[in-house]
Amino acid sequence: MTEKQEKIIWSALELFAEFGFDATSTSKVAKKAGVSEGLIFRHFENKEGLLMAIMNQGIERATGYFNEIIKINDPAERIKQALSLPFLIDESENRFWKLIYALKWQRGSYDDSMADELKKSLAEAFNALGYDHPYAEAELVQVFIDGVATEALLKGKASEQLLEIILNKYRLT
Amino acid sequence: MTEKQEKIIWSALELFAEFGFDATSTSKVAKKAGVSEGLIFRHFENKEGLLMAIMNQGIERATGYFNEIIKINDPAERIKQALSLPFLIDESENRFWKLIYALKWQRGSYDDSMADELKKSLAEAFNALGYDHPYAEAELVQVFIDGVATEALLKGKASEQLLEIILNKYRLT
DNA sequence: CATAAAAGTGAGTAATCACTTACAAATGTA
DNA sequence: TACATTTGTAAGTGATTACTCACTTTTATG
Repeated sequence: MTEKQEKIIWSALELFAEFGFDATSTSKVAKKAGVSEGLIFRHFENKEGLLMAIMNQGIERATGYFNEIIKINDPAERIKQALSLPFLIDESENRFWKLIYALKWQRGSYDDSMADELKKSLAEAFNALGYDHPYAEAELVQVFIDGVATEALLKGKASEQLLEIILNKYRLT
Repeated sequence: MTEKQEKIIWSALELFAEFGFDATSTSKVAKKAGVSEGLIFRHFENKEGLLMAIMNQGIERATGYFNEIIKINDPAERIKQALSLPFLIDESENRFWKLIYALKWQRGSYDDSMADELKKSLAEAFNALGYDHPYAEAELVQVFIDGVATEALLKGKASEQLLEIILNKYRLT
């Protein structure tokens, strides 16, 4: 990975996250990266390839977080850590998540597989705790995570009180 | 509102919701509406104006739903109906909500005011029920609504089990 | 009917789009 | 050193973009 290649990816992520993929031209990416426009196509073939390169990089780090939660053996603690996820997002990764959430709504590119393993392991945890509908419970946790992450990414803050309240409802405090 | 004007709005909503605002050209809207491209600009001034016309129409109907919930006097019933909202969305309004949720992630266009009154009335309901943190509880309901609506809009349908479970957590079943 | 306003068209516009190409500079390897 | 490969650039390409304009058709009103 060349220095300029990294610069292109970083600039593209910035712009895609702020203005959207379709509203960001390759010429703007090149300008921001301080690079000729042609270089983008040399390294990434086309605009879509540039997006894929960004996504692959981000997904790698994200699955890292997910796997650490899946690894937790105590079911209650696993659920608690999953619910805490949106509060633990590093600020440096905000741009990536903003892009992920924005892309969900476009181009039929909706792909949930990244969080599937986590959901499965949450269902197992709820099952171990004797819940009646472990899979639906896992889905609810995911809904909460997505909802809080959305609020945090859009409004800049996520109130810790929300986490407290939801943990209370699961009696995990 | 002319017949062709309505046709333009309907076609634009279809395309904006499916492909995104930025990825949809005015020429495609005109073609889908069976209308000359110039007519779009005659009626709506520019592409942004077309979007605003769509939004105003949708927001009007949405606030109608919200106000019916706000009207409910019994606090428990009000909360229950609010939580049920994403399951009551008429299929004909899917496109509008898809557009709303997609636009949230576009720069500058994020506007939460539409649901603000509902949130306030939910906080009052939680307060009447003696909850410790009524405003945060209302926020959690909103997170749930947004999360379930997102799932329903993207994956097709939201499982009724989710509603059951969450109602159970509030002891509203 | 007369005539003005509104609705609608089709052929433009300059700017920008994603992408290509021909070629130069830097780098790796012998 | 020699030379092939990779990295990089500048100036293009045709297609498409949002939008305009000169014009015709339809509708409303006295």
